[in-house]
Amino acid sequence: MFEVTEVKDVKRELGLLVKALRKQRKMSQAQLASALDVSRTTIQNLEKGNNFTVDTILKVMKEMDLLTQVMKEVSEAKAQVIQSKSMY
Amino acid sequence: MFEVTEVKDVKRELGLLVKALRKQRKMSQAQLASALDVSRTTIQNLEKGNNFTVDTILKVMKEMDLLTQVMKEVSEAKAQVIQSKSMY
DNA sequence: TTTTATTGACCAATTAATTGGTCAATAATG
DNA sequence: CATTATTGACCAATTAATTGGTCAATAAAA
Repeated sequence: MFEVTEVKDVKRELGLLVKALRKQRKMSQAQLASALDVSRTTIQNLEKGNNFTVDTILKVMKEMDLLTQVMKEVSEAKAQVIQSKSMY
Repeated sequence: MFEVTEVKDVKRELGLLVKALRKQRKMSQAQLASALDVSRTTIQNLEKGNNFTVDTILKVMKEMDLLTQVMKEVSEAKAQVIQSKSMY
């Protein structure tokens, strides 16, 4: 009835997003790794959906010119929480 | 003229978001840590804006019932990239 | 087809995140 | 006020992410 989203599913989806962004820019894993100053193994694991650090994914977002948008969404989420009357 | 968003700024904002969500639920750091099956130190570092793993932040999102929304946004971002004619 | 580039998988070494613990400072409560 | 709970800071040990490397399989290009 109700779908449950699991952490591993989101990680996998994030990996696919990174891969899609990389392909869009016509970059190889080695090129992206070099641009972010990380190893190709890190890109591999990220795209595979293994665990990784926020540093890595945020570096990708910055490289893809998406970091400001991410920042905006996080800020807005925070603002919404702060102004909301908690029911807890 | 143009503001540049840095990775460390987004990490700090993510930390503040987690803190706000935790306060909203009236949970202590120890309670949240216990609920996620991580240590309080991990929560501390996350809220402080240090580097952390996606596992940790996604566990928080799941605890706060935000994981499905995160999944949706990532999926939509991916779909948008895939269908877009790349200019690169 | 032949050649070259890219990817996926794996591994040992290193770096960094996480853990579990203590303690002082501060906040919340009786 | 006194007491209790929470937080921030720090530390040593452990776990896990990252690194740099190789190699086979596959994709892309000549």
